[in-house]
Amino acid sequence: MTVVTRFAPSPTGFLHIGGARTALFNWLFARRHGGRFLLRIEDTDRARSTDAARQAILDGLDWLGLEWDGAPVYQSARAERHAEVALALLDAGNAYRCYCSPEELAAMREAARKWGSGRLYDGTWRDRDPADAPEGAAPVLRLRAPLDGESVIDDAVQGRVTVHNDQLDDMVLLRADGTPTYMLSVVVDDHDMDVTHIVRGDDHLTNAFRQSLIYRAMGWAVPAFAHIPLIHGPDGAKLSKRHGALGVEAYRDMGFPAEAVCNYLARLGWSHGDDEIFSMAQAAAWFDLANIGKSPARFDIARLTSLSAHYIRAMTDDRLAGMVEPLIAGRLASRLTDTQRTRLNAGLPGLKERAKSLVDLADSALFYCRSRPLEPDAKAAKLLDGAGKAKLALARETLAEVEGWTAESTEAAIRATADAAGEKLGKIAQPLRAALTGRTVSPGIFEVLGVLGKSESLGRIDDILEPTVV
RNA sequence: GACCCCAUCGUCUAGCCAGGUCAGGACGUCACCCUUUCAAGGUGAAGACACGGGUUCGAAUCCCGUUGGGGUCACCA
Repeated sequence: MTVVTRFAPSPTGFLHIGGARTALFNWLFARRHGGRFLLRIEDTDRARSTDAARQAILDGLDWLGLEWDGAPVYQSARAERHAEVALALLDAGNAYRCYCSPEELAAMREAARKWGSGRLYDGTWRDRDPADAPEGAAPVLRLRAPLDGESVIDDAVQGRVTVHNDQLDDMVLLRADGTPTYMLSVVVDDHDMDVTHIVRGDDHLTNAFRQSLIYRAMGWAVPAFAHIPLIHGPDGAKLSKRHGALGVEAYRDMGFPAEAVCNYLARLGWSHGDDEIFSMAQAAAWFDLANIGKSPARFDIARLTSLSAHYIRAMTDDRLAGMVEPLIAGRLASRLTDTQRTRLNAGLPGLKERAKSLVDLADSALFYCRSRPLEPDAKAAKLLDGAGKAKLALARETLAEVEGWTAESTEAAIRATADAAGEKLGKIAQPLRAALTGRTVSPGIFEVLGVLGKSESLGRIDDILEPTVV
């Protein structure tokens, strides 16, 4: 049997982080078993579905690298098939028409709550003669659910969960206007798409019981369920769209590499022993439903950040350059010149060691691309007081003499000068850093010297020593 | 309210199913080392089995209860 999983978002908003993890788990499970991972857009709620949201979801999956197999299935296009199944259920006596008005239904719910009953619909029309139907009332179609006994689901994550059938009422299959309800659509689509494993948030756990009733009424094989715990916010409350959950694109915009987000998400609720950092290819080789935890996890941005820093450090300079260049161009409000690009590429090794995110990296790389004269920030300016300038002048004298300008040669020269002057290296290095970068924090100063080159370096120093009044 | 689920360091978790570990790791925090700044790296520290009963020679592991948290209760998905 080929494993088939699916991710079935409704396009009513961006792909939020919880949905992304659900998609990831489905993807991982399918890959692990050499199966298929399908995408179904549940757009039957025409009023709330938007094309922008649909696109955001596709883009989000794409960014994360979660490729789905085949074309996405649009649930709205399958309404006829859903109705066909509902009618088959009716013919077989497993469904019936219900003519209750919304008012009657509301009254039933109120009564059920009052009595603490789980059965919200009392079955008024279950065995009533349709001839009794009120004039002109359009009926809904309801499933004839079992009255007693219990339903059991052997969930791959939650274990065996049992619910008494008296908790499950006769759910609506077809609305009065003939359109299918979600409960029916999901079952029909999952069946028709040959889905073997349904991996989704555990907010669907109770739905699974209702859905299993439909499968059984149709005589279809019930797929395996795996209801994964939801992700909570840092405060322990449910992380939802209205509760501070962000779309994956928000994390992309914060400068987190996709592989960091995937790694983080994979590790949230799932584990493979003590392994913390691994590629999705590795995860796909390891992935197992049994190792998904049953308790909800909190979203921890510090941990994501740490993974982000790791992946940025590990990235090749070429790839990294391609990712930060647009960010730097945005800050400069212009495309990079060849010189700027050359400096950026040469400076990347030292830069990426220190960056927490791509945004961070772009900010810290900016000084390589700025044109003279630089404007030192407040802390840097402080280092460039009278004493600082004296040290800077000393450094300039030394550097002007350096032949064969490299990080190594400039370091040797400055160290020798510092020794000769009886100064600690830091006393000279900090003003130098302030002059060359406009900051107090940067990659190693000799590396900066090497990347900038002799004339740019001396020029930046001169800008401080002999400011030209414009 | 009814039904269902969950419970190990601040956070993510290993260990639980097949009782015996100084309850392990990672992130974060703190200290020290390295050091031209900041990171990275290295070393070390603090830090948890929610509570109460059982069962057992022995319980984080099995059972019951309590408390706490979460989810679901539509002609939404």
